[in-house]
Amino acid sequence: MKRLDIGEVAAATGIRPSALRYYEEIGLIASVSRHGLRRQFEPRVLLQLKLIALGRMAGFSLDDIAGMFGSDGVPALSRPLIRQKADEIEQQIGELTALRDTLRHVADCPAPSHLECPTFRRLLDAAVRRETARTSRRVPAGSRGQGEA
Amino acid sequence: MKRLDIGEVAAATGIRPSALRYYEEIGLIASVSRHGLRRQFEPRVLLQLKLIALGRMAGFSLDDIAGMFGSDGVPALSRPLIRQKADEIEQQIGELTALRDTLRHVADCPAPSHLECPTFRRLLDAAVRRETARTSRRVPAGSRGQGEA
DNA sequence: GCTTGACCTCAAGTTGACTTGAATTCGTAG
DNA sequence: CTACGAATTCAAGTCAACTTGAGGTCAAGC
Repeated sequence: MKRLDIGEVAAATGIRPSALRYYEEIGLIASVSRHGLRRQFEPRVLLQLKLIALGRMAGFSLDDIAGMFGSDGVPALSRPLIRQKADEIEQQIGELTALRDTLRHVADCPAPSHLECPTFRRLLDAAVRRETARTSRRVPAGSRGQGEA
Repeated sequence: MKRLDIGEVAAATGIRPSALRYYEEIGLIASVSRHGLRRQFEPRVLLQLKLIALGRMAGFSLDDIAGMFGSDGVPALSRPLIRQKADEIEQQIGELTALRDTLRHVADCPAPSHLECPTFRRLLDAAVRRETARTSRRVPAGSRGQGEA
């Protein structure tokens, strides 16, 4: 099974080498050996990284994600817990759907000030009720701009 | 029309006074006057803050949000642009849906290692294809724990 | 008229997720 | 065998979005 060095992993995933080193540092991924100085990764790391990207997208912190997978990258969560995560995401989907509808309404509504429009306020209230129903959500820090240099 | 001071706004929205001051500092909301030292807010700020919360939830930065509303809080975006934002959110919904399905599958799949399961990989690939289709998304920084200690 | 508590300002600190830079080390192609 | 480029380490820097702390100011109630 061919080993990859960090540049290849970076190229394949769009994640910068510096980020990959950081991920390794915090134990999110692991390199299997060294070729000289160079880290060698097994191809399965690509899959793990997909999973990580997905988790980040869903608003989980790297810490959360590290908690979801064992250090080997195999999901190490009990099934009920996974279902719970899925439910949380479904919640989030509901909120975003409300937001999308609100925006679509704003785009179509002829009222001059949306803050006055009853439909708008209804949508807004619905969205916020969803939100406050779950007390607190963490969203991870910004990452912009792929492509090193 | 009754004015609110910062503590009342905080109580009504769950946003800490310090955050509200920060929002005012960056021009996201505005207080209308002072009572002694104390900022006085108009009730409409509550609605604006709902909007802001919603935008944050959807993954927009405060900067993005500030760009979406005029300093008075009235949405100041062209309709096509609003539609575009709505479409972006729809994208995000799709991604989250894929993630949710992936998790649900993981919870139900009897395979010992999901990294081997073809269904899993298919879901994963689908999710990642969606993701890379839009090159780059910003997600805002973490906020946990309401309630000023 | 004085205390009290909510508010004020301003500077500095925090957290998460990386990035950047400088100085160094390899392995490979020529 | 030497130069090159890709990788290395480590410390420090960055960014967004706030929070914290110190020290100060009011207005209202007793």
